[in-house]
Amino acid sequence: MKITKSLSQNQIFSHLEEDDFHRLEDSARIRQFKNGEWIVHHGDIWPYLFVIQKGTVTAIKESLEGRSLTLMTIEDGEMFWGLAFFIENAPMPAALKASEDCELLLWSRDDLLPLILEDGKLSWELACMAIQRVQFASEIVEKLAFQPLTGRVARLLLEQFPATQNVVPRHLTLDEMASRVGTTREMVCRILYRFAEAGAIQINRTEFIFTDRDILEGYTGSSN
Amino acid sequence: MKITKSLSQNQIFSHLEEDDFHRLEDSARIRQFKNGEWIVHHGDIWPYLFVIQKGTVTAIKESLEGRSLTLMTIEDGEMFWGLAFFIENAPMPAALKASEDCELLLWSRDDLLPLILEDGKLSWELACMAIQRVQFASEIVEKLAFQPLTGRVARLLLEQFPATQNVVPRHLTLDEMASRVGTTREMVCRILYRFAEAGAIQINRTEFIFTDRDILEGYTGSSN
DNA sequence: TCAAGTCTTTGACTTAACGCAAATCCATTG
DNA sequence: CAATGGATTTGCGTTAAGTCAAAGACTTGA
Repeated sequence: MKITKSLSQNQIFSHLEEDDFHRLEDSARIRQFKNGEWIVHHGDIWPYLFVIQKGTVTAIKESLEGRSLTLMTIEDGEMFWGLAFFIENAPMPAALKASEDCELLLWSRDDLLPLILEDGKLSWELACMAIQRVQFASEIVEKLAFQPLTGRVARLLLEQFPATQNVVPRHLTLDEMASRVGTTREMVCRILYRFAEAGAIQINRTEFIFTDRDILEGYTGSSN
Repeated sequence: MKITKSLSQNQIFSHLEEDDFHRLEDSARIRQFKNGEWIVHHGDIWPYLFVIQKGTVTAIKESLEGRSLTLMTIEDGEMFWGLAFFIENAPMPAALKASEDCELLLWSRDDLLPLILEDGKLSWELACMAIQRVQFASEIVEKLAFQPLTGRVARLLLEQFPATQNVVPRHLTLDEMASRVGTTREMVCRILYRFAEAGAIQINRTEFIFTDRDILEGYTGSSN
């Protein structure tokens, strides 16, 4: 059975007895989303927990003026949830959007809660999972509060384009990059050309050529 | 017994049987901290969970250059923890500091984990608690990313100085206010005087006089 | 009461970030 | 092959934010 596989990989469920495992499978629903489709909107009350079977989901915050900030991307096999899964009537603090064609395996709070309450280990694992998100959120705060924009862009480049490859296609548009560092496309463009002047990268319309990653690391503020 | 009281108030423990409750009490340690004393530093590995018996604790992030950002204040009766309580070897993403003379009731991971694992309800409550912090972190991100400084200061004023009282002593220094909104004391000072010019408040060295809260709310960006 | 230290306030100046508009480039479609 | 539309690039002006330095105001302890 397909489901079983991706579930048992997930560390949260790994200790379940065969019995509970079947309960889990039975209460799951499968939903498909097309690339670019919204899964939930900011502010919705959405009491679900899900595992991504296929595809990628991004969590996005949007301001009233239309600027957006991409908080995280959730990949194949990973788990995520709506706040309302844990806290009744808590609205989504960010929207979720399919950034590839996706297949999600999801459970409602009502379906899963009984299973969780009777299994201390399971809810403990859940708590740990949740805490990891706190850690993650904390990093975002740190970057926004302390790292100047230039540093955030430098870091983005280093993270997005693996060190194994010096000539890489630009798989993110300026808008996408801007959204990840919380600014505008023009700013990103300028900063990229500043990096180019500094000799860190070469730019053309479709590729980046990394010539000196150390310079980029210099801009990130050296802490990691 | 003093401990019992503040524990049973805490919603997490409220459902415990008398038995487990005693186990809880027995494994608790009490520690005192003086005003201004550090409880843990950023980066420490600190596998504890605590409830504040008395006093106030603030969670603070600091940048390498010495700027600081006050994330939250934890009050009398509230609960908090080090990341390492949940995730082995996870370092503190922020430092904790006593901002009054404090008395903490704390448990180590090792002491508490058995109790948690065998009680699904308890660990579920923990997970919910943790999730609330996510929600909180998310708000901070939103403010930092989207709200201009002026809005953050306006919001701080509204939150810190209750609407019941129009003449209030300035119980936060400029540095403290600056730390809460992620900027410098000079900036806060200027923004305050801008509010004064706009007719929202009157300022003197020791007090604020709120003359028009609506103006402040205007700066806030209206979402709440 | 003087001195030291801590806060607050202000001025002058610098830099970072943003917004708008126009130019340019490229891929795709009709 | 022209036309259209999305994406990138650039110039230019403006505002927000921050730094440095210095002057007051108040507090406290010796």
